Amino acid sequence: MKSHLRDLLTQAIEKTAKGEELKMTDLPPLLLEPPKQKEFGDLACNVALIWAKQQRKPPRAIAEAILKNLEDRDGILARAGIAGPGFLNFSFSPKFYYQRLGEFAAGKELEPNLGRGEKVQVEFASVNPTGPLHVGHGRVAVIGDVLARLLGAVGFDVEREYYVNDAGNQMEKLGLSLYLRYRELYGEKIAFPEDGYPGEYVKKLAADAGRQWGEKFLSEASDATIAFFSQYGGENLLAAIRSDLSAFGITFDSFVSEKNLRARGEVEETIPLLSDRGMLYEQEGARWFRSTAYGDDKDRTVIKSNGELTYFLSDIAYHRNKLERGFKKLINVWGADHHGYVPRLKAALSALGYDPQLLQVVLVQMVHLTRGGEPVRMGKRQGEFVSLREVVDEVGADAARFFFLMRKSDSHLDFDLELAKKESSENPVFYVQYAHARIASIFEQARQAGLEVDDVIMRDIKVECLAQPEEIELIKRVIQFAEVIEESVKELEPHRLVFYLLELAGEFHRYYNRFRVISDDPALTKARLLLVRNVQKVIRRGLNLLGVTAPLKMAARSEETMS
RNA sequence: GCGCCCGUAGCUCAACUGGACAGAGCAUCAGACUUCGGAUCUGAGGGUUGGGGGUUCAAAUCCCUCCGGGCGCGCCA
Repeated sequence: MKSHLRDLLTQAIEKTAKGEELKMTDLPPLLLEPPKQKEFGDLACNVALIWAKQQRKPPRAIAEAILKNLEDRDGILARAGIAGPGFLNFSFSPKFYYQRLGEFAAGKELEPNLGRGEKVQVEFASVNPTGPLHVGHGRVAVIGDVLARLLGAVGFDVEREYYVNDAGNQMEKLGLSLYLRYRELYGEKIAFPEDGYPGEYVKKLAADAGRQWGEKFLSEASDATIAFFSQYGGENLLAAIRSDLSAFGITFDSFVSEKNLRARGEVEETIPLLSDRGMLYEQEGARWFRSTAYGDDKDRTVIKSNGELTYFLSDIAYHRNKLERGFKKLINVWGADHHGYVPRLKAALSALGYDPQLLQVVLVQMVHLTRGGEPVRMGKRQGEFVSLREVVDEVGADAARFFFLMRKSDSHLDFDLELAKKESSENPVFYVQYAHARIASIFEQARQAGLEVDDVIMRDIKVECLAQPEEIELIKRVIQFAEVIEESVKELEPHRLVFYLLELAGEFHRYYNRFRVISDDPALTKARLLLVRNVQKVIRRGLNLLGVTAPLKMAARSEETMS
């Protein structure tokens, strides 16, 4: 939509520049956007206002000159005018919309090709395998998942990766916690450490270990035993995490283990790389990375005075490893509580000679669970968060995903469990799914009336029959899909797609209530079937990109879907 | 104390990154099918965009300041 007008306008501006001897070089990129008020048309452009300042001419005069030079040979515009301080306002002709709808119906790609096969990586979830996923992790995971889906849809070669922190102190603490619970099984009174993992799942795992190995480890309280329990716990918990995610529709292309990274020596390799560039120094027996040289608040330790490597060093090595694999873009999806971590990692990339812009970090704020408006208490002290699994079991994967995506990621999310379960118009996910199912139902009706609905997409459709303003609006909304996807990807903001789908569904429901698709007029019926078929197509595609099912029937959580 | 994020209708949030009279949903009130699914639709009320200053043709958006909320600031992970 924008691109068609942009071409016309660019030509007009070039011509104007020649005629008026204005300097093209000062011209900012053309901004076209739908005005808030409908009276101003479909798209507005502020170029005259911006240009005016640099050229020291009145904006309206410039706007007039541009308009005079506008040649709409194909008649795509119905109206072009000047308003207010010098905005150029444009409305497309119905003919233009009919053509776009025709392209759509003929199977034109729904998404623009922005990626052109470029390799990008999305790393997300990456939760330490020291416990089950909670709701906050679920939001991070879904946002990462949908970003990956969106990037793939616009032609990037996407890899989805999970980084497993399976080395270091936390794993040791897990191992120790498990081992202590294990000894407890056999009647021993233990003093559970303050910084251990207190969750019930630890006891459960310990009990499993007891069943499997009996008293074997009771007499062997060695480091090797702790290490064994660490590994045992880590593997089991990672498996549980993967199974929770998979029940939530989320899978990965690769898992990168920190332990392996260390074993391969990649972590230590980064030390000379940094020190050769003068980015490391010694202080009080430890080695520090000069991250302040690249804007971080303070320098960061990479090797502790006891010789242990920090997680930060592993992370540097890991991100170097990513870039060496040839990704042109790295996207990390993190909980917002890690935001302080971004500058040091970018600093490290800079220090290694990479462009820090290659890395984009999407921060995801936390989730407040409520039930009918009342907050759901989470006893953080007992280490008992509400798990992702519980939420998905209660409200279903579709609703949970949709709700997690309904807000901009850097704002807090209120998630009401009661609302998510409701099967009514209050529940946004049902509202959108219902629009899809309703269209399916129209086609079922048409089929029963003996109409050849399978051919409706291609043959002998008089789109000009769609003369109602509501129909033009609906076409407009449908073809806007590509732009919404583009914005969602560019800004890495999947919530834009969610809002779009809600609007499209709303527009369809209103249309449905006002007009009958199937009528006595065969030509009109066909044209309207074509229109709603394409509404349905876009809704289905949009829901799929969100990982939400598009049901053909809404009856009692139907499993029936179109893929 | 320092840094980052947030503050928009009673509630939950949008606003295409500086554009024209700030928009939705929920809630409230009043309405709509003997025909395609009422899980829907129509209408009404509701705002000094936390306060104050500034930048400019134009500010919810950018800058300063204050208020309020969240998070982060370790040789933790």
